[in-house]
Formats: sequence, structure tokens, C-alpha cells
Amino acid sequence: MPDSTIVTRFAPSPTGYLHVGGARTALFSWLLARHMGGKFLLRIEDTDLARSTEQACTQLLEDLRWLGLHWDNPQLVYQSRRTEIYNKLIDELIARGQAYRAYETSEELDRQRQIASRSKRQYRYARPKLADEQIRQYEADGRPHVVRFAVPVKEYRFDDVVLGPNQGYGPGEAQDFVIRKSDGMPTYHFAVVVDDADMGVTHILRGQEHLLNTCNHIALQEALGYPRPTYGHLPIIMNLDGSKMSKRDRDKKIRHSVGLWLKQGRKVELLEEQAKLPQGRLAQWLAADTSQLDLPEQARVMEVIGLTRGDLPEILVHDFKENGYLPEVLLNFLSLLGWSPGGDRERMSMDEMVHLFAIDGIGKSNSKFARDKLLAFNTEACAAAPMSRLIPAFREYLSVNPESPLNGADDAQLQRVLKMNHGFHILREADEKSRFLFVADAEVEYQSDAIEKVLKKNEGQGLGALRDVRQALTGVETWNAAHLEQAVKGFCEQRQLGLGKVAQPIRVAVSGTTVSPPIFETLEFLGKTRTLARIERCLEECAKG
RNA sequence: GGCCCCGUCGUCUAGAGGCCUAGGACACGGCCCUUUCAAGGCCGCGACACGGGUUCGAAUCCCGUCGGGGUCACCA
Repeated sequence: MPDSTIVTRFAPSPTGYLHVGGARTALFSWLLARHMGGKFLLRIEDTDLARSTEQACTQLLEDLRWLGLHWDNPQLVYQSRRTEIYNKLIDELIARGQAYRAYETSEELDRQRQIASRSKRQYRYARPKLADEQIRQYEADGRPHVVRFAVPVKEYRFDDVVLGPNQGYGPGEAQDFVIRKSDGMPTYHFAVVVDDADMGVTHILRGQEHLLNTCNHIALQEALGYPRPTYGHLPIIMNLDGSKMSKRDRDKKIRHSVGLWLKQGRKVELLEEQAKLPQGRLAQWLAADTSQLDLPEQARVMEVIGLTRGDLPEILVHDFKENGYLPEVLLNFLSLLGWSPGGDRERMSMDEMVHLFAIDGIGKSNSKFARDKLLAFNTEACAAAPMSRLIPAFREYLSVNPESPLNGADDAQLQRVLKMNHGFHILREADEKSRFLFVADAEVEYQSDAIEKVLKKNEGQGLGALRDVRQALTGVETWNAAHLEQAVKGFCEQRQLGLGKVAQPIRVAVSGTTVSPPIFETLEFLGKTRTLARIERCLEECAKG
């Protein structure tokens, strides 16, 4: 039994928070392992020294934990700590003539590729034929080199469990690719093959962008005497507009907004100063389209140019956490992007997904990420979830939204907020709609258009209603929603007024806006003293001007 | 551009030759409920990319066209 147990893995590179594409890959690998009773392993592919950061790694693990995709290897595998292992193998390959040192610089190669593309030729790396003496000279000069794998010229075909049999390419397509970079680190291709073999990985699910890489990996496996794992290449998740979804979308949006901001005649230096960035940082970022600001930098720049979190596209798992989606719902939605349990089945718990998951259910075509449906799923799930689920979820949401005054609420208060906001889409909605409940009476901000529309319009009709209903409220002995409703409705009847004509003025008076949770529950929550104090203050503010 | 992958409502998909006058979900439209924003209930609109075959019969098989995507790095 242990021999036939399947082992899957997720192998992200720590260059930032996890994005939804990566999350889906992780999910499918996790589901496959759980469904089959196998193992799901996590490995950190941090061979790109320039881009990998420890912070990104921490964030990645946090996201995975939040999603509930727990891995089975207590000891994480970091590729950057395994260079000795790779080097030993690479040296052996060199000794056997299956790999060789190559001395071209990146610039030289770039130039060759350019020449080829200008003359509309297909560029192919030609294995250099260096004389021994030449090599000795290069080495004596201390010329940097990479190690390339001497790919045997032949056909590389494999069966893909998602895309079908006979994938790959024919002879003559393969090129000698780099397996060790000039900085001494292995490339992805090499490390991935070695580690998957070392970790006993039997099933590899990954994005379709890796389809052709598989040929390189197979060639390496054959040279190293490794077994070939089962491959499945997942369709790609696209943006609604058809462009590829990537972490850069966020940066792109900020870049665009910064562009607009600067167009209004403002200086880069000013932005740098206000965003507390080192001199030249922005210019450097703006000059290179593919470079990105890190998260704290983004936050500071956004603040200066007036961009809020809600303006950014949700593409990182972290964005969904910040906006208050339930992780299990995100996962359910993600699972449906490229997979179907068949029939009409859509809403699934984690357990149900594990139970139903099957590779045959994975589709071949790319899908677009439309968050409307996710929103609907989340709404339903939140409406159906017990408080024992909602409160911890709300706490998690609040922990990444420290600016919310709801952070000061206790569980009982949170529960009341959740109940009175029943029907919300995301936790952010319940939060933002309820913040006025947790600020001091004097801090309530009155929106001028709300005051105008509800209180001052029609010769201050609303204002009059508010003044009068205050009396009725003052007389309420038992301050709860039921009694308040009775009192206010009685007042309305007496005055021949629709409830809306009275409820809206009260709403504006206590919340400062035209939108709040249901009014009687709101007033109950606020309590008599605070309700009356707010009405008082509102009346005063209006009297002022 | 070469090579490769894909193509069912706006979106995610069910569909493995007759069960399909193509099912579900989300979105959208209408009505109902209603103290705001929501949520909820009911009804509706809406697709087999196109053209050829194969077959008694095709969304399902084959070919071509078109469309979308991936990949051609010392990034993964």
C-alpha cells in the first residue's frame, strides 16, 4: 500500500503573495492527494536569488494556511539550501559528457536572438565546439560560465492526464538548456527534476505554461535515471478581458494611476518624498515596466495618490482575505475553474470536494475569472454559516484590516453586527456598514449629500420628522428593536407618515449616511443614550448651516 | 512567426453518437417582498465558432477555416 500511495506537491517560488492561479494549482494537487489518501508536499523554489524573499515566503505559507491547504512534510524543502546536492549531480553529468560548461554571456545570447528574429529566423542555441585550449583560456581568465545539459536529439513524448496522450515535441525541437546559472544556482528545470525524484513525487499538476518544459524534464530524468512522474497540465486562469491573470495586474493598476497623478503636473520627487521612498526608487520602477513595488511601498504610494485597496484587482489570495471572503468558498469557486464534479454539482464543502475530486473532471480549456459568481457563493455561504464559523472568519478579516474600529469589538458585538448585516456579500461590507457603531458619537461624519437629501430637502421635512420622533424615542422604556419599531410605527401612524420618511432621517442622524443595517436593530445596538445624543448632535449640525 | 494546446449561453460549466426542441450556476431583465443598502421568492432572456465530411442519426467522430491561449530566458 505505501508503495502505491500517490504523492503530489506544490512548489511555488517565493516572489510575493500567492495568487489565485497558484492557489488553484495547490488546491488541485491537495485534492488529488487527499482524495487518494496520498501525501501533499510543499517545496519552496527559491533558486532565483534576485527575486525570492523571505517575506514573500512567509506570506505564501500564511496564505496556504488561511486556505486550509495543509502540507504533509513537517520540514519544508528549500531549494536554495540544496545546492550541494544539485552540484554533485551536475558534476557527474559533466564528467559523463552529458552536460558542459558554456561561456556565452547573456548579452551575447540576446544579441544572437535579436539577429535571428530580425532576419525572421528561428533562433536555436548551437552547442559550441570549443578547443581544449580555448576552455583553459576562459577558465584562466575567470570567465563566468553556465552549465548546459546536452539534450539527446530525439523525440520527447509523454501522456498528460489532463490534455491527453502524446504531448511534447519531435526531434530537433530540443535545445541544450541551462541547468546551472553563472551564480552557481541550479535552474528551475534541474532543481525541479531532482527534488521531485528525491521527494518521491508521483503526480505533478501544474499550469499549462509548463507543458513544453516537461520535455526538458523528461530528458533530465532519463539522464539521471529517475522514474517519470505522471503529469497533468492545468488550463490557465485568465482575466475577464482575456488577458493573462498575473500578480502584476496590481502593480499595473498602480502604475497606471501614478501615471495619471503625474500627468496633473506633479513631480516624481514629491511622490517619493510623501511616500517615504528612497530617492530614485520611483524613477527606477517607472522606467522598468516589469519591475514591481513591494507591498509596503505600494501601500504608501497608493495613500499618496488616493488609491484604495478596493480599487485594486483581486488576484492575490491575500486580497480575498483582506476583503472578507471565506477561504473555503474561494476554494470552492476556484475548483470550478477548470474542474467539474459533473452534473449540476457546484456548491461543495472542502470534504465534498475531496470526496468528488477526480482528474477526469479537469477540463482542457482556459477559463476567465469572473468574481460575480464567487461573490454570490460567498453571500450564500455566509448567510448559511453558523456563528462559530463566521466569528473566527471575521476576526481573521479584521486582523488584516487594522484600521477598522470593529477591531475593538468583543465576540458578542461581532455576532450582533453579523446578524444585523445578514445578507452581506463579503465581510468588508458588514464591517464598513457598521463602523459608525463603534466610533464615538462626536466622531460620526455626516455626509453632506445625505443631510441634504434626507433632512433639508422639501423645506426641512426630514429635519422636522427627526425633531418630533426624538420625543417618541425619549419615551421608549424598554430599548429593544421590537419596542422601538412599535414606537416609531405608532408615531408614523399618528402623523400619517410613511415609515421611510421617519426611518431615513433617524438613519442619517445616527450613521451619517443613508445606508446602514436595519434601523431598529441599529438603534438597539447603539442604546438609548447614544442614539439620542447622535440625534441631538445631528440637529445641532444642521442648525449651524 | 515556428511549434504546441484549446473552442457549448455574457461568464463558469453539464454533455463521452440517439435520453438535447442542449441541463445547471452566476450575471442580466421583469414582477413580488421591503424602513436604507442588501438578502430572499417567482418568471424570463440566452450557447453547441464557421464550412465540409462520416453516419439512419453529431454539440459529441474526421478534415479545413477562423478565433483564443501557451511557449520559444542564466524566471519559475
